Amino acid sequence: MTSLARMLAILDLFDEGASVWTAEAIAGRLGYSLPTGYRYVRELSEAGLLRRDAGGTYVLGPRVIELDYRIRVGDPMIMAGQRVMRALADDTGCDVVLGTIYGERIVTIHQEHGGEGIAATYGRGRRMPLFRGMMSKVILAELPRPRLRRLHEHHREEAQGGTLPPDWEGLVLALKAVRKAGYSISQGELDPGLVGIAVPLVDKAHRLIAALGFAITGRRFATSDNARLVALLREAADRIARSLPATIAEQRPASRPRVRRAAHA
Amino acid sequence: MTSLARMLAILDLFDEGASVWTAEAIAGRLGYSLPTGYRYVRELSEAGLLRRDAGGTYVLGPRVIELDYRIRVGDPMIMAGQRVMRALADDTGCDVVLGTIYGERIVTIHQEHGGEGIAATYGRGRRMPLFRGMMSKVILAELPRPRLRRLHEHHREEAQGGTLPPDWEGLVLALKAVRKAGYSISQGELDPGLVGIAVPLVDKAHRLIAALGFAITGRRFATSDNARLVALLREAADRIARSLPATIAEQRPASRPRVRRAAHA
DNA sequence: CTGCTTTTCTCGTATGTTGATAAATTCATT
DNA sequence: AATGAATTTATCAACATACGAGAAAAGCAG
Repeated sequence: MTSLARMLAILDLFDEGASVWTAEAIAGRLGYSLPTGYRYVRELSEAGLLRRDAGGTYVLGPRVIELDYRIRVGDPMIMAGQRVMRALADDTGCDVVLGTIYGERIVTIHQEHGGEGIAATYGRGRRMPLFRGMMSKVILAELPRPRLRRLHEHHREEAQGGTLPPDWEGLVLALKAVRKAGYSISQGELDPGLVGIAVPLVDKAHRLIAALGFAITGRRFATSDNARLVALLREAADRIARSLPATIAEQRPASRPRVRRAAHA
Repeated sequence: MTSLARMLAILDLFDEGASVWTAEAIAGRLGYSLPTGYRYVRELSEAGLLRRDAGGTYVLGPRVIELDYRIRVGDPMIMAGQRVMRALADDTGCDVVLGTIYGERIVTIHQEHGGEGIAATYGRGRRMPLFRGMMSKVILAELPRPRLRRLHEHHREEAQGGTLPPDWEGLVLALKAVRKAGYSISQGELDPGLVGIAVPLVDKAHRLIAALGFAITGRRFATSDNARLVALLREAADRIARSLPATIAEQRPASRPRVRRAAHA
């Protein structure tokens, strides 16, 4: 493990539960010496990722908020998705959510409200349980086998509490079905009374990029045309995928003519 | 400069303009060797702070969105401010914003909409110009002299374009006045047609923590009772300051009895 | 499959990171 | 304001490990 990773591991501490830490507690928890703990915390604070709060405590820093803003206005995927998702929300009145997997976490990265005042528990930035909910199912279903395997091994306990079969064989079977169907409907798995419908969002090489989904009330779902909703999602997912910049050619800083390596130390 | 700081410097590249970078461009731009560039990018990607996009490009990662969520629901300052700010927005119909300074940046960290449909350019996460706008003025006015000095030196150019005197003596004088007044009103400095009113938010030791402000339309401002608005802000700022956890006693991970140093490697 | 680009590896060296201890802040309280 | 207790940084030698050059590997488009 590199010093870089050790430092970044500090951010993990803020993920669950505690949102306030002392440098001492951080060092103790992660097994770093006190000076090292302070060193890391200082570096992160200087980068704005942590903020020193009252009484020698540290909290996540304003830089995170700033970077989040940069994502909202600059991320290619969100930029491509926003318009389509907005239209979809307007047309249907449903909440539309976009989620993705990174590492071993599934997170909602964008959400457009449909105006029916759905108070979904799982809004933007919220981590989703791996084995329940429409998005997780549809994402897991598209994962390459080895990756799914690792995920399952690392999160055995969580798999127990999910709505998918907790054992490996059963899981694979269930996900195969989801993959075949091309969508997933989950009723009340995350919020009681809410129904989620999701489809995978894949690139032209059929690699999973994200999951796109509806959240609607159970009441409405009872009289809704599922096939139609799924079709709408598929269409929207397609549209988003197509409008994703294939390979951003523009980007290489215009000034620099493709240096082979750094010109200076 | 430590390797930690060098790695974190990569995040700066995403701050302005470009939101998509190749590893090669990053290495070139920051003067790192190619392997080092890739190493850093990999570490950041593994932490989720970057995400590998199509075509070997990298963008800010979903972890940022997740951390931002953690701030929204867990940051003591925002938690303390939210309720008060919401009430203030409801009572007045004005937009209410909370901003802070970190390093040499002033950023809006929370915003409550007043329902008058103000489309403020400077919402949550947006970096504000250092020398214009209500929040910047009120924040700079409370800064310790040496820190202000450094800020001014490092941002000479920006000071030119501000609405404060660009020269040091003039700046100090103007800010002294702001400090004495205890509030700042800026008309159309950020958004034409919008007026901002801000007061400093200080802790019991009178150290600056943040700035709390209103954004209202010029039309409304023309017939508004400024003294009253300022008083409302002051009261709210006080209430927020008082409800800030002085020293979070609860936090130290209950399990660990105040270790002197790490028990293991 | 075949070139191409992107990314990781290998490895010796030098640099930078580490932890114990001490010094210096900062902070709360009298 | 001053004291004492906290938090935070500095010192410094030993050691680990981050570094760069080049090569190899892995992805990727045609």
